[in-house]
Amino acid sequence: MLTARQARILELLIKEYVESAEPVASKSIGHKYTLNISSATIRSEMADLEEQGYLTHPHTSSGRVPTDMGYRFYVESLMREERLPWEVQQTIRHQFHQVERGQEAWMHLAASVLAQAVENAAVVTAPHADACRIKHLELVSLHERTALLVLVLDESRVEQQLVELDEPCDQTELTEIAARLNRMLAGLTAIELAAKVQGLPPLERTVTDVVEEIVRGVDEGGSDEAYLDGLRHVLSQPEFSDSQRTLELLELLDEGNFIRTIPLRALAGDGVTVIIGADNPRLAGAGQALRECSVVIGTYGEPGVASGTLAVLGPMRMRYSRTISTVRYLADVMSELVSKHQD
Amino acid sequence: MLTARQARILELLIKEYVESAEPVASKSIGHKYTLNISSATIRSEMADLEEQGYLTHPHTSSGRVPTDMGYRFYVESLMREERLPWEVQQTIRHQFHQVERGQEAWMHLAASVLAQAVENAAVVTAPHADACRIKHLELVSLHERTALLVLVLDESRVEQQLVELDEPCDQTELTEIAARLNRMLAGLTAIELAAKVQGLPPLERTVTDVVEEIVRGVDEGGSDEAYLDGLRHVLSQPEFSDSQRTLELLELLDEGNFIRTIPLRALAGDGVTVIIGADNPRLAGAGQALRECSVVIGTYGEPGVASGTLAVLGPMRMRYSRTISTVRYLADVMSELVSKHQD
DNA sequence: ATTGGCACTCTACCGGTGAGAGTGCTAATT
DNA sequence: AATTAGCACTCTCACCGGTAGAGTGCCAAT
Repeated sequence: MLTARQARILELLIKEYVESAEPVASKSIGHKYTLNISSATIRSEMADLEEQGYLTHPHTSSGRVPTDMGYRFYVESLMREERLPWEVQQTIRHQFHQVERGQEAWMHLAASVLAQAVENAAVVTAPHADACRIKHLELVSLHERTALLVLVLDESRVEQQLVELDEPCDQTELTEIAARLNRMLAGLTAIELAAKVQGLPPLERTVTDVVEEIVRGVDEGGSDEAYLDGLRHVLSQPEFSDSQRTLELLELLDEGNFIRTIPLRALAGDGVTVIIGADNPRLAGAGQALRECSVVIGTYGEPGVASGTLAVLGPMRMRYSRTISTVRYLADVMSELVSKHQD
Repeated sequence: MLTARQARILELLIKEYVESAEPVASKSIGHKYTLNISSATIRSEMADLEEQGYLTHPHTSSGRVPTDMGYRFYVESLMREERLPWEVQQTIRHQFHQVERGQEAWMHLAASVLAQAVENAAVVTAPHADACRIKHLELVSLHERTALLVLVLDESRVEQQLVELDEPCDQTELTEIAARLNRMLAGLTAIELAAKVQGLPPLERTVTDVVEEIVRGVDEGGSDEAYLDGLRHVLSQPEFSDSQRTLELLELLDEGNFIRTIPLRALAGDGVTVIIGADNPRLAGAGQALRECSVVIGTYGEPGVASGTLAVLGPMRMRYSRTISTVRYLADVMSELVSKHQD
């Protein structure tokens, strides 16, 4: 457990480190902020904090640096969320109300605004229904035991897949099955479907299994287009002065895999989620580069109707308070715009 | 003027340098390729080439490196364009015929294929009419001497702008003028328009001047969306081992200004254009980073109907021959696809 | 005109050294 | 028992000089 004073020291140290990007000495804390304790005392407290895992040492005779755990504790317990300054709020709103264009341009704008506001990289995904619904399905006989399933989902997405049938089946039968299933399944989501198909005959069941698989696949949403901006901010941080690091990160992003790397939708809860360093197993797997990064994620839109995701990627040494409130604010603004747009 | 032997040495030196990325010694040339002349001779020839401006020295006792001028001479006179190997052609074609999707995905694919094929960054712009045509115009009176011009162009692009009138004019008159101009201008391009409006009364002339300005503005096409891929290839080159360079380049690209930096359409002629180093004033202005880069530009589609641009960005030390033939080939493939798609 | 030989130059690398920053520990103080 | 001053210790970083190696430039010989 941390004493109040230790917590205070941890807080100040993180504030200092976030600004300076250099290991923080015991002196500089006592000096800069009036704590009325000597550097020796701070040193011993720091040693204690280190033993508990909140801080580290790059080497014996250097200042302290927060660990992942230190940051996490800071974000969860120490930091108080700041109110976004009025003029920043205005700037953001202003940029949005400037022009009214297509969705694509809109997403670009959002990413750009977010990146600029937090001075880090921003990723935005377009709003879409959380769980997509089945509109219509079609079965086409190809061979005796092979049929082509064509599945139309809402937002006029079309998916198709081959279905292996357990028993021979001609087009007439298939058409009948399709008609029955259409009556039963139209308008359902994956989850509703799973509940409703209990006790269907095997042939129908084979088809609905494939349908469910497809719908779930779409829901997982690997196909979401994501808009990225502000990489320059991240890469100009001293953490990336090594060009090797830069490359690692770029390779990840340039391939467009980034979004799949972070399971955005899975993580984002109601509010704003923060992933710090190797917190998340998928991030950690992505090489050294991302291990020193954090991600702040928020959602906008109306949950259950149409929602999108906002994310900020930056070095672990990030102004969490500011970033979180910016994401929260931008999410609000965009939610408003989405609901207006639906009218 | 260069002797045949000097040209040969320049050619070999560039080949070598493109591969090794390190200053080329006189010995290594004579050794690797059978030239039947000693390194001393090569040295004196190199000294001559340097005096003429085709080569330089990083420092007194290091090998030679080609200058911009050296590369330019190589591309224009020495290099013979290679035929793209059959299997590369197939790979490219294959990737395109895989899926048929929307234009956006298609552009992404094109950029990705090109980047992968030449192992450098690729920029692709969507095909669109070279000179857009006027569909319709509308004049709305705002104040006595101010009207709003709404201009509809083909591909349903809408532009609007205020027009200051020389004399007061009410809505009735404006409507009449608009009707007359619509009859006269519908279907015209900027150039055709300029020819046709000679001798119109001053009020009409004021409007048509603005129309022409807008249409030309659209033609210049700053608003083209561009698709970028393969940055990782460029940045992993030793030229960018300094992370400062990396940043410079990124800042350019991340802001989306890149396309405006290179006047793609202005430069691209019928065939493939190569911009080497500080060749182009706009490139040169863009800081140190781009000064060490070259750009290979090609166009696809049917000139005068609908054409887009392909560009490759890489370090000056680039496999020009391969890059040029790849751009040429890909342009052909995409032209085919565009014309097919139009049916 | 070409070439072998040699002196010269510049870089990259290595090990050593000294200043500076910051800690850890201990003994004195409150 | 907590705090503090003082001091020894450690580690980094920047600087220096010396050396090996690569490559040129030039000159004299062919």
